[in-house]
Amino acid sequence: MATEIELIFPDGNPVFYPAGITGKEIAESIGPGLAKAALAVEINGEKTDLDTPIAESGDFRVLTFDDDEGKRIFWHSTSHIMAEAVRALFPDTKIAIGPAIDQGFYYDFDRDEPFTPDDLDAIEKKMTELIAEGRVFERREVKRKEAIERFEKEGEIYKVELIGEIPAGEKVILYTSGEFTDLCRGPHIPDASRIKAFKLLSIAGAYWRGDENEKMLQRIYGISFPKRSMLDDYLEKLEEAKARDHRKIGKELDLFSIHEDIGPGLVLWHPNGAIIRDLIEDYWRRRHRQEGYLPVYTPHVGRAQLWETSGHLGFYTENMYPPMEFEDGGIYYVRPMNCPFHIAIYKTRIRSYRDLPILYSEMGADYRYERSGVLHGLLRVRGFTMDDAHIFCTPEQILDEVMKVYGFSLEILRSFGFEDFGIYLSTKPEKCVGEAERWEQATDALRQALDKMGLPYKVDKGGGAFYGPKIDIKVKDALGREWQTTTIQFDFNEPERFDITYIDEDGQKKRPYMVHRALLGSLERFFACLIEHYAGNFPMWLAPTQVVVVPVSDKFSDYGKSVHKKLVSSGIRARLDDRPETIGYRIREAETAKIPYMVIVGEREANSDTGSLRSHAHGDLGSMSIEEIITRLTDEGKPPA
RNA sequence: GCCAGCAUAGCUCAGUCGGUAGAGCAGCUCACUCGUAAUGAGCAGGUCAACGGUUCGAAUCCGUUUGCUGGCUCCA
Repeated sequence: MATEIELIFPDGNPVFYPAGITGKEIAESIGPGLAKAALAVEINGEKTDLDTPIAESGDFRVLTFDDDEGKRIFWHSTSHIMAEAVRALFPDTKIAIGPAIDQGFYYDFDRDEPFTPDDLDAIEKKMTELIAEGRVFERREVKRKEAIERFEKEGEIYKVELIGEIPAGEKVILYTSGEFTDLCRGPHIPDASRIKAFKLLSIAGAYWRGDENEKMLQRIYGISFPKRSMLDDYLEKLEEAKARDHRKIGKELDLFSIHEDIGPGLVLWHPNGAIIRDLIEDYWRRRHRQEGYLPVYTPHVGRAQLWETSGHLGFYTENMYPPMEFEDGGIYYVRPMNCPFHIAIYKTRIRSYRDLPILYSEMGADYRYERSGVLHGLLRVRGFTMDDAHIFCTPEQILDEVMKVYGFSLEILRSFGFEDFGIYLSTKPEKCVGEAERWEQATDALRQALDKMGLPYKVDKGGGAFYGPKIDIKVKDALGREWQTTTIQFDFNEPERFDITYIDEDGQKKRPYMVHRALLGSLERFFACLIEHYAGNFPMWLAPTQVVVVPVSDKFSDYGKSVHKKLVSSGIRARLDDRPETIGYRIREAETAKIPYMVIVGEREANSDTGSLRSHAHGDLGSMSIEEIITRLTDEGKPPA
């Protein structure tokens, strides 16, 4: 065994250490600041505890709370402390799993009595005590049998189940902190006193193993930090996020509403929301025409037979509204998707390879019977409009078509100000239709498109639909939750079921590729994302009202009217507010309505044919001629090219 | 659908121990005619989500239903 190891630090510099040195000692050798911040180390991509002797050479780094991995270790350790506190207070509780998540941690418990908010306070208090008492995390490798016996004795049936699933070659590791021992791969922070601030945030139900046939457990969510101020900042950010919530802003800016007596998940677009929607649709239609898409319009209902053929009645009934039956026996369903109708148009004549690709697009209203617990503002509804299109093409064309549609999608999302995407490639699941060769070719096309654009993406192995692989793009809402907007999905199911074909060069009938794609996803969901993204401060090209003309008093109402008329006839979405309220009141109201501009007119302006421009973002911009204001607002109000 | 919490005026929210409903904003009326984020006064506004139960008496306690919120599962 080597007596010396060579560690390559993140800056690329190699440093030699005696073999068996611990991460803690290395951190100390670098500096007291790092030693204090160090939580764990990573050697050749393997994370270990600070006090584990290091025997091998390789890439090395110290993990602190500044690293994502460091955060996860920190939060995971906090979840152990929480579990110990829960077991101390409620000894009849069984423990399941307690991982770190993107923002904090949770632990799942099995207990007959539900946890109450008061219980959370008690648990927090207990955790504080445990941390004050001093808790270190001790790692121990044990024999599988020993671990099973231990947890069986304690009645920890979930742990026993988990151990049973650890692959034969893998070590079984237990971590003990205080009175609490848990099955855990680790690593952990050296000492719980690092946890300077934490908060338990919510209680929720969660199925064991995420399977709704399994028992529902109680999940407690929490977050923790190495500094008190970080928790305060986090909680403040949470409050700010709530202020961006599209449901709140939707009400404040009079954009939309949803009514119990109309139906859950059914959206009314008020004028302010509908103006924005119109502008989105205008832009969308223009760009789609430019990209070679052909518009179609299709009905919102269709015969049962159609849905039988498409397969929806087989695999999608749970999400469909119940059938409508006529006296003559005709049965119709409201559509959950548009595809069968687009296919029907494709099938109205024999298609040649020369006709392909064919791109049919439609803002198609769809209705899906979503389970009651999943509805969520505009983000998850029962009636929505998909910005749908179907691409029919030859095998030779798919790569090109996928590249185009992926690039198109990024362009559209970016033009609405989105830059931070979660991109996912979902590949072939176990149960699926379609030939292996087609799956391969399609997945390959998707992967090539993704690679070519160079944006990072995650592969969801086996996560594709049973009918084809797909690319999904998700954007985050105010609370950091990801919502799918763009989806680009291959379909090997419906072309088969509807037997769609084209005649190739060789005169043979062949099966075209079919791709479903929505770029915005649904207008409802996209609108929600847009509201939260801009926090209601829509850019000029989308603002329902772009400018309000505010005469200082009644005396200048006539001049205000003439300015308003000029703005409107220049195509600017202007409003006049000459109500007999104080000037301060009317300015404040326009500000809270997040209207991008005001033109304030009084004696000075009336005498010089000018207006005083005030911006929502920058305040008073001073007086300028009406022509200048029109030019300025028109330029800024142009939709994306 | 499942777990937990919540539901009072158009909005945001008070309402103690069960004793019969309250504020601010918004709305309406009047006065004020105003220079860059709230002028003042007055008026009106409620089957306390719905239904059932306990009680002399229920916004308040209990049950059911509906809706919403946070999760789970599912998904645009």
